[in-house]
Amino acid sequence: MAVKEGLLVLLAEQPRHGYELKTEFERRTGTLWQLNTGQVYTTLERLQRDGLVEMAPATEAPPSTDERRRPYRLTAAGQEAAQAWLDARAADDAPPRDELIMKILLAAHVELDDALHVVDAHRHTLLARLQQLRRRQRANGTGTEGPDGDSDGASLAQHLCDDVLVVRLEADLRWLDLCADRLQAHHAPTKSKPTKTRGTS
Amino acid sequence: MAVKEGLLVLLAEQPRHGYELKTEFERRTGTLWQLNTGQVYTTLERLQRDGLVEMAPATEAPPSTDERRRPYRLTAAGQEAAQAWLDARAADDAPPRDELIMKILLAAHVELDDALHVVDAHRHTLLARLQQLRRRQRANGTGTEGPDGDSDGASLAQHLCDDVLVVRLEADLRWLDLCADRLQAHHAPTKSKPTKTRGTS
DNA sequence: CGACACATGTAACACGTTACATGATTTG
DNA sequence: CAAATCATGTAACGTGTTACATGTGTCG
Repeated sequence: MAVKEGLLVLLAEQPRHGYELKTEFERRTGTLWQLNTGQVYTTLERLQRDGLVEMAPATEAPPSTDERRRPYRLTAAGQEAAQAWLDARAADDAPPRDELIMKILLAAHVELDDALHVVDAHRHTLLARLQQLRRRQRANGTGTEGPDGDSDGASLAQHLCDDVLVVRLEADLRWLDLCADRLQAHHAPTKSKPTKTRGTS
Repeated sequence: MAVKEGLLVLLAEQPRHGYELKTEFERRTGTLWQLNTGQVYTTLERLQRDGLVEMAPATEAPPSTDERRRPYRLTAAGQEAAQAWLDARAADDAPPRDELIMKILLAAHVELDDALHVVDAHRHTLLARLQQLRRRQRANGTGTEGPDGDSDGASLAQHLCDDVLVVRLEADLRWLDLCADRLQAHHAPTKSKPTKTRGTS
């Protein structure tokens, strides 16, 4: 649901052809979104159908333009749409529907012990993933680039991606703890203090 | 991508008919996922096609069964699938592709000031949403249920949903701060001190 | 009776995924 | 030359969204 908008934003910077859009898209999203080549072109077709992009006229591409490269560019409507999307932080409503959330919410109503087990299993998995991520982060280095010239934007993107993965993982771990608490409180509403994981039901 | 699995889990607890599945699904996901009625039936058809669910024979529904209610139940394969999904925390790989993440990542490569502006705008929006959520949370009360008998499971689900929204929002806010730091560091790699908001990295 | 909740569907669409087909250009 | 990369597409599929059609039971 963001490929369309992503292409718009990339085209807002400069005209690009399909393949270039794909590589640039992936460069910016780190390893977050492996884009299938075909989808780029189908999406471009839809955008063209909707009047948001158009093919740049051949006259504007002066030297050594490969026949096969077909650069697209935004129309006026497309520029508006791209900017509007970036600015539309207000209506950013789409609630999160990750697998993790769904699993926990659905499992929350079975037997207490089973529910706690699911929660705990996920906690372990997330913890492992977090540690692995942190290792990779340290390995890649947080500082401003090595001698590698190409890393200009790519590693910035990679850093940002790693960052968001880490903070999200930490948040999910905190949530799982909250879940365990709520589940126990819910199954022992009047009781005083269970010494440990009480099987109250 | 989780409706299918959700229905499986609900049916694993007991046979249910379509409408009941919808209401129960929504009850458990708080207000997170407003399920369209039609989708329940189309999804059930697909599950039936794949041999995961079947219609419970009329013989098993003894008293006062409405003609119009058609209860579904899991097949053996369905039970396996439901359990497998709950247990499959390991392969839970799907990387997050929220609008927020995509916007920031794509905007990170434009002019520094523009990028920082996008980040900051989102921070304000998220902050407002967080405060609003916290207010609602306090209004609803964190304790174990009022005298309302029905709130048994519904409010547990609501609490869990609110929790996840809060921790996610907090995480995203932290990420936005990190983004601002990284952007400034990236645009002033060798410079000493840009007067404000130092990225400690 | 009229409104509303209950209950089951159909049709059309948008989007993302996967797999496949096809060529040109570059490079070892 | 052979292989890899660059570049553009088509076809089929799964899934989620929206809107609409249809009918029954219940309750004021």
